[in-house]
Amino acid sequence: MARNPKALARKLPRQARAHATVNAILEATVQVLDREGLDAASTTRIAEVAGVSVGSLYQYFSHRDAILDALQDREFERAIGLMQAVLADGNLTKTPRETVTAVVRGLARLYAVSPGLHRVLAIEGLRVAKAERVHAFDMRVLAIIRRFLGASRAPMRRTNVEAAAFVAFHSVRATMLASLLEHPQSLGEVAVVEELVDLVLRYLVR
Amino acid sequence: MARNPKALARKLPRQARAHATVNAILEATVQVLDREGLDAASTTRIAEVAGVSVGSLYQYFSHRDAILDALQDREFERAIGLMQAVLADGNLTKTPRETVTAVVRGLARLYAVSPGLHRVLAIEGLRVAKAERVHAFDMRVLAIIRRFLGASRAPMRRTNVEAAAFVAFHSVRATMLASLLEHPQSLGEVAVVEELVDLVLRYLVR
Amino acid sequence: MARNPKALARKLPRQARAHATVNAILEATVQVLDREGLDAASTTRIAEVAGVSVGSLYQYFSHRDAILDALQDREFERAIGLMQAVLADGNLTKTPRETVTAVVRGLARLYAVSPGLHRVLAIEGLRVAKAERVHAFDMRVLAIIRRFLGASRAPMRRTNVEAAAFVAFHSVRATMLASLLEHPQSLGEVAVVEELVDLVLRYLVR
Amino acid sequence: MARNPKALARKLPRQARAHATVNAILEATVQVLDREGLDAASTTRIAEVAGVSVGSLYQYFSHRDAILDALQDREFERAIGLMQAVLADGNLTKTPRETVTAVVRGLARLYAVSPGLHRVLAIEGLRVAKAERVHAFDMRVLAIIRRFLGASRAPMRRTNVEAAAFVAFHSVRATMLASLLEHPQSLGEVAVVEELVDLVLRYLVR
DNA sequence: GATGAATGAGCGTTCATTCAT
DNA sequence: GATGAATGAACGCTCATTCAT
Repeated sequence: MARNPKALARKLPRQARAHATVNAILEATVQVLDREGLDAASTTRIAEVAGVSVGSLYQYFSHRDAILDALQDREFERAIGLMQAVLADGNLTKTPRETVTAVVRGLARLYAVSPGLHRVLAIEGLRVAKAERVHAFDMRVLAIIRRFLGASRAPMRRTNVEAAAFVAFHSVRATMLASLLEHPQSLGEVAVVEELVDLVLRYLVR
Repeated sequence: MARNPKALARKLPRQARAHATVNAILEATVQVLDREGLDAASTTRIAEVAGVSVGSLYQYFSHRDAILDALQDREFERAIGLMQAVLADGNLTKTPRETVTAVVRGLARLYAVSPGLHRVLAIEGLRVAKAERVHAFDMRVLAIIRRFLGASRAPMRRTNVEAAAFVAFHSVRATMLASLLEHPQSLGEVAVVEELVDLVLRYLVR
Repeated sequence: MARNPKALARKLPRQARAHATVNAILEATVQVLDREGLDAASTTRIAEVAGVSVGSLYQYFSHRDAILDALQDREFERAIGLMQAVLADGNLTKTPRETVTAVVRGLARLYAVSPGLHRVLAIEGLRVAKAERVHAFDMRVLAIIRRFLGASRAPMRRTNVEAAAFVAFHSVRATMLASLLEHPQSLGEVAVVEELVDLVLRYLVR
Repeated sequence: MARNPKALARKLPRQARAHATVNAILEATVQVLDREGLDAASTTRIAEVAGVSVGSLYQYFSHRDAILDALQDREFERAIGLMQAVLADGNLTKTPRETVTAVVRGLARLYAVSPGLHRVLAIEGLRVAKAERVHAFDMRVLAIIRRFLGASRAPMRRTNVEAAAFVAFHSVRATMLASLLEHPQSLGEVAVVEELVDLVLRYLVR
């Protein structure tokens, strides 16, 4: 049984080799999740693909879920980074359409790299035990959106800014993921961005 | 080995007691899923909560997943029934706002009964092995929506009706589920309906 | 748990209907064993094929093995009957070849009716728990053979009559069963009888 | 699901400890089969007797039957090795009696080590699912015998050499096994060899 | 008597985790 | 540090047997 259930890293990878091992494990996990699904991502399989022993795996991750958590964090940070870059104060001079398009397109690119991975991360996010993690992420994203909406000079239609951020964010994320996983004929990667931009703009802006 | 691997029901319950057992199993599963999540829903736990032996469970369901499938089917049929009732041709005299409100509110009520269950059904849908089941459901829902949009006399804003149905459906479902699971302070059950109705109306109608 | 583990019949079938049920169960078992093998012969399957409920099955047989035992007894009695008829004192006027041929051919016919059944009975016979039953049968057969050999006027080659009976009996039975189960090209049902008759005659008689 | 359903060894034991574990499992299985029979040879029981965990068992054997198969192969190879050694071409200078005695005595020694094991292997051979394995073994043995009979200069009595090999082999094997399992008073280990040698010689040679 | 729904011990198997080497 | 053999709790599932109806 894990003694430090919440500890993500058992040891800080201070050396180059250690860092390389951690990376190999993470990339192996991405590969396995994307190609073979969550059930196939056993510690044995991950270690095998990473070219590492199970023992080494546990040197850097206290338990299996810690690997998924690390991966989730990585993708979360990428998404946060993307939004911070686009919704920064300096971008207030851009038109709302330009800004929203940049965010939605960025998200589309992020997901398209390995949709199988994001499917699994979404599954993970829906598990009871992981709700808090996802909730924390959502909070950060929503804060960024709220901050931008508050600073924007565009004529805002919504009065409940917090609610608006919540609705816009979840609508975009879910529809994007669904279109990548089900890839309906009528909705290619370009079209889905256009539709979502319009959805969000008409909802938010007068 | 299972001889009818895809068969949901192993045996039709002919006696009253048998029917009660099947119900107990399904309700126990709903309860476990809703409160403890998918991982906790082992055959042992379900049987325990149902006050029944594992053997009885297998008398009516050929394998564990068959229970989840039955539950999924039940919820799917409820959702489909709801949408068919509201989006039937006779309702074309209602205003768009009335119609959309009815659908969104109906969905809210459906999900609110046991949001944890719907979280799991969503998880199941995201698993590779179950993708087809959910896809088939989505297709049915989308067809109902498309048909209604095509028949409606309201001034439609979208040209790609299929895409519009896809975007509207996924936006509403995901946001609704997220709000029930994360229940953010700013977005109560009434507010989320209002916001989603507005989101959809402004997206679809001129 | 069975309370009378050794009891074969739980109740004497005194009525015609009861007798018919017992027969139906036995014939169903023969059919299942012959066509589907021992593993398929569950009490449920037997009851199903017999057109009877499991409950009824336990009315007449205290436990599953009791059915197999009854079947084994039936075949044993047939074999014993066959040998008694052929090796009776009156047959001492026949030539040794005539007598041995009659025995071997009779055995071949017995086995050929449902070789799948005899495969299972042989399996059953080799199980530790059943060794005694088969041993008892063997003893009876050997006694019949020994008695005949002792009474025969043919010029006997063996001095150890008991050993001779043992060797002859096991050689014939095993080879016969093997030929029916493996049915080698070079050894049809007629040829195997001829070969075995010659084997036994040259071994026993001068 | 097993990915190599027919593979006997799941992993080649590279370390000394691993080799010891594999041996412990095989010897434990021999012991359990010999003393308690096939039904008692559950994975739990085998692991227990081997002083090993069930998990270890599955590290080296993909499924329970693979253990029995490995054991069967081992015995099969021993028997084949024995016969090849005795019936090799160089031995044509020996008298027929010397040769047959060597084979029968060798088989007797092989079986006498753990007759219970050979009883089970015989059972396995009679099961439908395993028939092919035993058939393949029989073919190899028969080929060796046929080859020897064909090369022998002794005055052969049989015309159908293939049938003769079949009859001789099964007669010897079954009688030997029966005598070891039932150990009749009149037929000690020495006597059974003498009787069988005589049986075979009179059947085959003029 | 007959029924068949219910039982639950036991099976084969998996896999996250540990620790001697 | 790295290794991978060993662990064992837990899972899904089966089936001989019982007993309320």
